[in-house]
Amino acid sequence: MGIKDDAVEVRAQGWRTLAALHGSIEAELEKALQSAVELSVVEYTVLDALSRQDGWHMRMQQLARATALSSSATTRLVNRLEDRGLLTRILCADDRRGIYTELTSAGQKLLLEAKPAHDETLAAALASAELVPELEPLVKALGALQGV
Amino acid sequence: MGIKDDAVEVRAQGWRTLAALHGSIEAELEKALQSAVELSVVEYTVLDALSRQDGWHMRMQQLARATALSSSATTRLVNRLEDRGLLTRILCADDRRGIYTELTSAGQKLLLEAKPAHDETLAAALASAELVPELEPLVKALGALQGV
DNA sequence: GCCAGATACTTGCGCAAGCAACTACTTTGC
DNA sequence: GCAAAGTAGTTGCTTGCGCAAGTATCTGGC
Repeated sequence: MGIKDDAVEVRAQGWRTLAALHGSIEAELEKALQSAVELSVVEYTVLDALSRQDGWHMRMQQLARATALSSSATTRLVNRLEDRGLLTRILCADDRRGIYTELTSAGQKLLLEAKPAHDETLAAALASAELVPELEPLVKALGALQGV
Repeated sequence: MGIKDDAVEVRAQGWRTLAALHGSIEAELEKALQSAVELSVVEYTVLDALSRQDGWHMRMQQLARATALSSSATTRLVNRLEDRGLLTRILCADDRRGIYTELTSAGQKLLLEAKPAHDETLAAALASAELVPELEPLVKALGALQGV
């Protein structure tokens, strides 16, 4: 095996590690958010993204990118949250194709309620991942990223 | 904000970064594998995991863990691959509840065909992620993990 | 001004996922 | 040795996803 081949193998190994860590964290968050506030991980992601947005509104496309979802999935995701009264659609005045979504006060309230559960579960998931030998270095590396 | 609160925010930011990187790599692999050999990412993961296994066989449960899938999803995933002749089910002699899955030669062949596309796409996905400011540090960190 | 092509979102459809219930087998306790 | 509890895998059902096609709106060439 030459140096080049090693690089390929290192990348593949890194990807498997990344996927494994992502999968285990997501599964734990899913369970915790579901039982605490009946939200899926992507639903939480939407509420959280909106709350961290100036003016608390985003267009569908931005939301699609933030959640790594297709635009059709985003439509239905927003439908679900709108039906529960957690956000509202607002037509763009300047570009009438566009639609802004905005958190309602119920949405803000639910997010506040969900956040502690989310953060605790995330901490616990990272801690338990750190005990798995294959995952431990990546967890350490993740913690070392400066949070902007 | 105290030190404790910062740690929470750093973890949340790290998780968002991890999820974003995972999502973008997975999407690119999905497209590439689909067009090259009509495999999804998890299907490739199964074939790859089997090929890296001594004796080339694994039990359903192991497979479920390796793919982060439920056991019912694993059943149907193995069905799909079996229907395409890429692997076979073999009853365990020692524990008759268990079922081994094993790559067929067609499965090995397809995997060999898929691997270059997979590896190139992975390299390209990492390279392009490295150009995104938020993702760049994590990509660097991933490359620095020693591959066992 | 107006038509062609691009962009933003929605809808119809098929597919793969999870949960819960089921069957089959093994292990434990007495 | 046998009943109870546990484990391995499959099946029925519901849900959410992506793709492709559809509608509405904007933009650029002439």
